[in-house]
Amino acid sequence: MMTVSKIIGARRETLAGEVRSEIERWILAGELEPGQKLNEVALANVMGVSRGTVREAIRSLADSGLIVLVANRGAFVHQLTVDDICNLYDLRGAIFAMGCAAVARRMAGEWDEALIAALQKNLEDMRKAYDRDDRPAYYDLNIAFHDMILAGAQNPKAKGVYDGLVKEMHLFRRRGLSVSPNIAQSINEHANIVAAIAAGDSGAARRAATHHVESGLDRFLKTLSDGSTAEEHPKSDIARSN
Amino acid sequence: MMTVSKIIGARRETLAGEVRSEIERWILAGELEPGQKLNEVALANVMGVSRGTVREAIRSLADSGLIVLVANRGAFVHQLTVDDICNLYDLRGAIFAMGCAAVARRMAGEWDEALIAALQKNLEDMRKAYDRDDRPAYYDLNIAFHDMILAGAQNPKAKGVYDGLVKEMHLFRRRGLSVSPNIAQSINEHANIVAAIAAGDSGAARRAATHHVESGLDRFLKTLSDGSTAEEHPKSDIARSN
DNA sequence: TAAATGTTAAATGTTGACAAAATGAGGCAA
DNA sequence: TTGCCTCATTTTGTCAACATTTAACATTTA
Repeated sequence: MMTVSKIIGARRETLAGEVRSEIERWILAGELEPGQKLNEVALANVMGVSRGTVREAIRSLADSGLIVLVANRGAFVHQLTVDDICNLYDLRGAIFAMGCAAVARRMAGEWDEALIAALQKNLEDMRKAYDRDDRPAYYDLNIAFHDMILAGAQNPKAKGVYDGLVKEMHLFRRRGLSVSPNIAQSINEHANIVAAIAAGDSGAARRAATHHVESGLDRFLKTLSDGSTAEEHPKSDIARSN
Repeated sequence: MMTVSKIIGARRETLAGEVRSEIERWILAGELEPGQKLNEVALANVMGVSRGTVREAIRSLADSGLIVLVANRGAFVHQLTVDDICNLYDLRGAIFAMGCAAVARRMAGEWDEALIAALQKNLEDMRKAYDRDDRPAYYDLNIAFHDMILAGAQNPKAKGVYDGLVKEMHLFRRRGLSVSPNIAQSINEHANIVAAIAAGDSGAARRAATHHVESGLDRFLKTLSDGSTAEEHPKSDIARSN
C-alpha cells in the first residue's frame, strides 16, 4: 500500500499533522475542489493511514476555515460566496493595517535598518518588474511585501490569523476571472506605507494601509462585476457534494 | 459512571462538540488554570466518554488558541504572557475598528433604525450604570456594545475570530489585578463611535474605534504597571506542567 | 557525590472494530 | 408518472486495544 510521499523538509511531528498538511496542499492546489466532499475512508486508503488519523486532520483544517463540517454528513471543502470573499478581504485588510501601524510604532522606538532596507528593496524590485511587465514577479513581490510587514509587526497571533485568511481566500477561484491589478498605483501605495513606517508614524501607516486595502478591494470588485457573466454565485456553502 | 451533566440549551450535535464546550467552559471559568496539563484519560473518565472523543475536543480547542499542544507530551491550557495580551489587544482592536467601519458603511446604504436604537439604548443604560456606580452592569453593557457592533457588521468570519480572541484574552488573569476602567471616558468614546455610525461615515467610525481601543490599551498597561509587583510574568507558554 | 545510563510506569499516537445515522434504490399505491 | 415508504448500503460517530514516546526512578560508574 502506498504510503504518504515524504514530506518536504519537515521531520515528522505526528502523522496526523503530516496528513493535515497534505490535505491542505491538495485543497490549495485545487486538486480538491470547493464544495467537494472529503471521504474519510477514501483519504485514509490513499494516504495509507487509519481513518482516525484522517479524521483528526480534517477536524483541524475545519477549524482553520478551509473545510466546513456538517454533523453526521461529513466534511466539505469550503465554497466561498462573493460575500464571503468581501468579508475576508475586509478582515485581512484590517489586520494588515494593524500590522503596518505596529511596525511603524516599533520603528519609532528602535530603528530597524534591516527591515526598512528590505522593504525598499522590495519596492525597487517591484518597479523593475513593472518596467518589464513581469506579472508573476509582481505577484511574488506583493506577497513578500505583506509578509514582511506582518512578520515585522512581531505579533505571531496576528500573523497566524492573517496567513489563515490568505489561504482561505485562495479557495475563491472563478472560471476566467483574471485579476489585473493596477501595478503602478499599488506600488505608489506601498511606497506611502513604507514612508510612514520609516517615519515612525503609526497613524499615517495605518491610514496608508487602509487606503491601499480599500482601493484593492474596489479593483477586485470591479474586475468581478466586469468578468462575471449571467452565472450566479452559489448561495450555499456546500452546494455541490461531488 | 457519571455522565457529562446536561449541557445548558445546546441540543446535541456530536459528543465531541459537547465535550469541547464543557472543557472550554472549565478553562474560561478558571477551573482549569493556565499552564495546567490536560490528561486525556482523566478527562475521559470524568466526563464518561472515550479518550478519542476527548482527544478530538482538545485538538479543536487547540486550533482556537485556548490550548497549546506539544507533540508526544500533551495539551496545556494556554498561558499568556504580557506580550501575548498586548498582541491580542491590538488584533482585537483592529477587528473592532473594521467592524465599526463596516457598520457605518452599511448604514450609509440602508438605514437600520433598530441597530441605532439598540446602540443608543446601550449608551443610555451605561450612563445610568455609571451614575449608580454599578460596575458589573457596565461590564455586561460594554461586552454587549462590542457584540452588537460586530454582529451589525455582518461579517461572520470576523465575528468568529473576534469572539475567539475575547475568549483567549480571558485566560489572562493576574492575582490582585483589578482593572478599573475610566467609565466616563469610555462612554464618551462609545458615543463618538455611535455618532459616526449613525452619520454613515465609515472613516470617522474607524478612527473613533481606533482611538477607543488605543486608550483602552493604555489604561490596561497603566493598571498593569501599577499593580504588578516584583512577581515577573512567565516567559514560556507551558512553564508549569503541574 | 554527581553525572550518566538502564529500567519501568504512564501518557500520548495510531489503529481497527462496532454502533448509529444518512443516503439512495426499489417497490407500492394514488 | 408522481409521491412516499421501506430497506440495504454507505458513511460518520464512538469506543477499546495496541504501539510508541516520554518522564521518573533506580543503578552504575567516575
